[in-house]
Amino acid sequence: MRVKDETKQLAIVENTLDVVFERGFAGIKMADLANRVGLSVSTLYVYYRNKEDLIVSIAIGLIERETQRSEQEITEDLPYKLKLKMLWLFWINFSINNKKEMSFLEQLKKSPYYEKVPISVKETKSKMAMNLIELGKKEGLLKNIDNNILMGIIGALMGETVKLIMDGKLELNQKNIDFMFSMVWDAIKS
Amino acid sequence: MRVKDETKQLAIVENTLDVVFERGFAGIKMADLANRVGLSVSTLYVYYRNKEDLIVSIAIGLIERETQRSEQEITEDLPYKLKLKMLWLFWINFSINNKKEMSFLEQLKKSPYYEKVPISVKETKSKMAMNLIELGKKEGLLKNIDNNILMGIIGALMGETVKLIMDGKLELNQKNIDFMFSMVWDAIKS
DNA sequence: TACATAAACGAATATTTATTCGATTTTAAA
DNA sequence: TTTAAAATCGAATAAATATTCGTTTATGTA
Repeated sequence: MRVKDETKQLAIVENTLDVVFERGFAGIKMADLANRVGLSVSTLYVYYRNKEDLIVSIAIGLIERETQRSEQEITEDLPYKLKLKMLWLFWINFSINNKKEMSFLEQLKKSPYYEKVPISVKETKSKMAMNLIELGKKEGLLKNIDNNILMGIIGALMGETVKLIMDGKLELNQKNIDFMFSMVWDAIKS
Repeated sequence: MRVKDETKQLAIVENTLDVVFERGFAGIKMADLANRVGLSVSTLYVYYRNKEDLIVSIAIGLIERETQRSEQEITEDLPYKLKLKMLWLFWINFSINNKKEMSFLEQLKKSPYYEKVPISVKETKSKMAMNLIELGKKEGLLKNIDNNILMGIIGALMGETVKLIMDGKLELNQKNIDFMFSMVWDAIKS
């Protein structure tokens, strides 16, 4: 019995991410995708039942992998500020190394396919960061304001840091990371 | 001679923005759009040569209007910090009042249509904010770092503020605006 | 090696979506 | 009114795109 080629499976995902990164969801075309991967169109349908299945499967895979990754991060015993900085740094690196995946998930939310993703999967948000924020507030280290706001500020500045780095406007080095994080810390510390 | 109905023209734009806001560019369908507006499909083609023309025309219109708006803002003689705050506030209000337009332009960049927008139009970026930043640095009020970074920080926190307000996580009032702006100011002041 | 099973393929078909066409209606102006 | 230009429409066509089908090929297992 012949077996499914794992390489091709990955290539399909990879190429879908490429397309979405470059041209958005409006750019996904089954035939084009098969071409890129070097498969005939009909073979593509061996791997995925249809276009919706393709997109939704990839989405689910990414969401699950993403949450898994962040959960296994940092439980070391460090001073609070440092712990937060490590998580922040981890996410910056993760975002840079997975920019296409991030972009896919972001655009997914604005596509007609988002509603096809099971709610149970959507809810698998990174609770970790939330827990860390909660802890910071309990210890009186963070401003006593709504978690969403704190989370938002951190996320926004993180996203911008990533963008600056990727656009070549900011070099990824210790000094700059320290600088950007100090900005975050000043903004949220009590 | 019969004259083109201005109302319908606007309705087409309005409905396109709605669709993109809800389902992204992948959701724009000529027939569906005509339905929403209450036109027959063929009439839609009287207003726009084809789908690309529709999208690109709307994009150009929005970009031009957007830059025009921000240029006519605030030239009053105020202390620097206050001037910046006014511009910041103006943009927050603008973003909230024009969320669909903003969303359209944001998604446009990731769509296959972006490359069809004339470069001359794309370049019409809000130079105003940049000028203000430049001035702040000259007067020694802002950190002496790359303009893009300063601009990025302001933009990121502004975007997040808008998001928090729109998601109902942050109320739009004097106190909160002051709070968020102080955060921005602390981050960029020298 | 032979067999069974699933991958792989090319070509055909189905479906969705964009676009055009010819006829009809509306309306501003003569 | 009359008329001419242009909006409007329904229906047809064209084009793009997704999906299926029948057959062939590859490959694990007996």
